[in-house]
Amino acid sequence: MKPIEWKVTAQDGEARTGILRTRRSIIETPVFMPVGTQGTVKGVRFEWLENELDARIILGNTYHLWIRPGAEIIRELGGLHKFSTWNRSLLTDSGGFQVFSLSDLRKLTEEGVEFRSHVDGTKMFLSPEVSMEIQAALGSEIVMVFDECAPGNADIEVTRKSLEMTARWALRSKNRFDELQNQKLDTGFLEIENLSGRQALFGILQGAGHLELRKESLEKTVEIGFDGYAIGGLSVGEEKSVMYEVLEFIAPQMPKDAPRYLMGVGTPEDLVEAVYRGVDMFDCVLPTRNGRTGAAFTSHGKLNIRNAKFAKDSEPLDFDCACSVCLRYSRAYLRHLYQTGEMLAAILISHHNLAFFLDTMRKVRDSIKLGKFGEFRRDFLNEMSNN
RNA sequence: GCGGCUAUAGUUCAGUGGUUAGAACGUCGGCUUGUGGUGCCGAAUGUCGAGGGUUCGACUCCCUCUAGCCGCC
Repeated sequence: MKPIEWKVTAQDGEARTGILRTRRSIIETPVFMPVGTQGTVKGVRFEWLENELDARIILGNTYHLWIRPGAEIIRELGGLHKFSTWNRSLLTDSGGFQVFSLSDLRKLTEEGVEFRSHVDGTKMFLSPEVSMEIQAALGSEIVMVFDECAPGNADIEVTRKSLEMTARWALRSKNRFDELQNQKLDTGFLEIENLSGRQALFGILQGAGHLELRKESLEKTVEIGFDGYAIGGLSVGEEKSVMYEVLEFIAPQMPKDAPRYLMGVGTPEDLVEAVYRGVDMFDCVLPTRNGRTGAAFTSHGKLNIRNAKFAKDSEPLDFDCACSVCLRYSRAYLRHLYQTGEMLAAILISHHNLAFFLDTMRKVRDSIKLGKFGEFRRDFLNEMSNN
């Protein structure tokens, strides 16, 4: 039996909608997964994620949770679900991206990465094996292989080396992952009908903007065999057109019977454009990070609540949004909260942004089911660029 | 009433007899894509309290006035 079940229910061009079943929740795709790096989606209570927002899966991060509170503490407390009380699905990032984003604090070798903790400077070592062990302790539904993410503008030789190491690390990840599953060290194991109850493991494609390397990375990754396939190394400094070009080239060649996950992307426009090219899963910090700094995503484009023009504006953030923030609070009030440094500003704007992202994905799915995704995409992009 | 101190950006304050007077905070605007964002980048704003004098040149030195603060009768 498999750890996850994935069924496409409708297709429109390359865009697909489907049902992903994990041991903990049923997820309709295309799906946006809110990011909960430290075991919390910043500023958003689980009650809201479960009820109003109805998020079926969120992210957790190996690197950050390993540093604090530590994998052993979480294992002792029964895993990340039990520790945090989030009972729906979790996808955990492997720490590979932190190798890239914290690169001034690292030393990279074939064996793995030596870091200094950004919290207290302690020397730490992360490798495919260690990452799998931590993710088993966290007990997430979807585990990511430990990869290396090259800069978006890396030249072909650097990218090739990075991709080859990622492929070797992918195999090591899979081997250690299988051992851990067999040793029953996954804290999230669940007896469930028609599924193995185990964790799923996703491979990651690299290759930056080089199409031939993307193809090579795909072949190497599929050869190992995973439950799902992610596209990594995009939106990391390259031109936006490069991202679309890579997606258009690689997504349709990826296995059709497994979910395709575009890591770390993106803006609402990016999500729609990636679905159009065949992507099923997304995660991004934008709704919560931007929410914390006063930037709201709306169906009529982006809006910065700090702007003086909102000081007397009694309209909601987005008058076409039915979220609980838009039903109740005005731009003027939200601006006041932001300007006075009240934490509620970040909470409310993050909430709205997540509502907007999740609602957009709902509309994307509906339009694919109706065979009207092309129309939706045109109208959506047009409306977003109005402002 | 007498003596002293102070007066410079919205605020708190630096500053020098010599090009376009600075900082911090605030204000205004931008950035943020597998979360080091309580961050990062940029911009605007001054009759240097008022009036007079000395000087080639005064925000700076001198005089008068005004306002505030402190002390003494």
